[in-house]
Amino acid sequence: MSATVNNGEENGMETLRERKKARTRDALLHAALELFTTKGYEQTTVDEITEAVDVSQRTFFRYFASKEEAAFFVPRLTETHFVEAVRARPPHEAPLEALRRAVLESWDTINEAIQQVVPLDLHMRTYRVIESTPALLAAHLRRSQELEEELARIVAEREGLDVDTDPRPRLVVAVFGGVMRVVERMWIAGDDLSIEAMRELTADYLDGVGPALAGNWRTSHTK
Amino acid sequence: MSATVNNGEENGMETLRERKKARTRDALLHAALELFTTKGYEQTTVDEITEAVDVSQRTFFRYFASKEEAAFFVPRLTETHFVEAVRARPPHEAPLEALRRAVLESWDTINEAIQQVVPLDLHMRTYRVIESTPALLAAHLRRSQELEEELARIVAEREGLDVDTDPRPRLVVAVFGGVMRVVERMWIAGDDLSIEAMRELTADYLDGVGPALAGNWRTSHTK
DNA sequence: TTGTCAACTGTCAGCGGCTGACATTAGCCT
DNA sequence: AGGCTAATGTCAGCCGCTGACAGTTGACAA
Repeated sequence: MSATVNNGEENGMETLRERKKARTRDALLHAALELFTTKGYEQTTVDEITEAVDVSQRTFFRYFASKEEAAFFVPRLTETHFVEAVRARPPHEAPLEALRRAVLESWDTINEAIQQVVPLDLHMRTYRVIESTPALLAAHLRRSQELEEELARIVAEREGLDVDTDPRPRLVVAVFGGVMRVVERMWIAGDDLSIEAMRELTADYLDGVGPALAGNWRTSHTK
Repeated sequence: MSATVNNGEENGMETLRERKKARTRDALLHAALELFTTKGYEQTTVDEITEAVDVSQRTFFRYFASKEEAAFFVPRLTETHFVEAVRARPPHEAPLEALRRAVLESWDTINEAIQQVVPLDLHMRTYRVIESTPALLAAHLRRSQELEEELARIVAEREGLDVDTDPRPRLVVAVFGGVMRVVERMWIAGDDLSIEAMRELTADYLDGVGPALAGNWRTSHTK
């Protein structure tokens, strides 16, 4: 009844225990990402991470189910934002358009959320590690597929369809996902890592799908 | 000079050593797949595989770089066939059409090739294991992406383009890959595992992409 | 304040995938 | 037959990860 309950997650300070917990988790996360980005993911042992934070190895695995999970901690945050953005789209928009607007608009919110956990710069470098480390890339792609399944269901519901009867929801989402992966790849490979660059690439490529599928490439040149 | 050289791979019998080698590799492969499909991939230890064949654990890792590689041995074979089929397409076909015809036509050859290594039934069951085992699914998706990169280069060359300047090769291939993954998923989930079912699904879905992207779903119903 | 309870952490032992180094066996070739 | 080399076995060890148990420390009530 009194105001001392507070076992939720709203207040910024909470109890000492929870603050401590958050601090070790942050320390572990930072140490992990820093090591991943400097000496490489595979080359970094969990022991090294825990030594840097001065906790036991066992503690690491109580905060992160695996070494992998540490690498994907931030990306996990962004997913939620994107999915929410899709859900928030007005129902009258066509599926592909809803997806398109959702990505384009959600990035600002996402970056904001990221910075509250990890310096943006560190996150970018981590992303590069993910794309260049086979094991992490694989995990990333699998997660993408899970996300696509979720999106397909959302789209199906928007249109009042059954995902398992009508293939169209899964198809749009698959195409969308495919394009976004190309965007990611090119964006990471390029040198302009700004949001604007990303946004431009996204718009360009999504617009480019139609023409690219048409096949009369010899007659129309995109750029 | 004499006819006894034969250190290549043409003749069916070759030397005793090589026959033995092939036999152990086959034995390991079969034992592995059989165990994967019966008790699950994660639940199968490499020791169990080697015990079934009565070789040392070390020997397994000399034939397969990892437990994973054993699971993907057959799929690797099929990839080559598909890529070759794409390469063999006449240059006048539009990219997407070339890809489409390549898949549709290559399956027969592929299945033939598979049966020379593993009973087709075992392969099918293995495929189900791959799709339902997170670690394997992840690896499968990563390999798919690598394949897409290769295909993009082939397409680019066909059209006389530079992959890193013009995004269209990567885009078509990404879309194609996305659709094929949906096909795989639905095919495996269904109960008709025949080639014909697969072929029909592929044709249907590839045709469905255009309409699905359009977005006026309420007015046109596919099935 | 103090004592009790629960949460957090450390320690230890062990499994499974995987590797390098070295010894042993067995097919090949003269 | 005997030397050479490829194939295999053996052994020790790293690393990711887990269960079990014990110790410590914050939370909360009496």
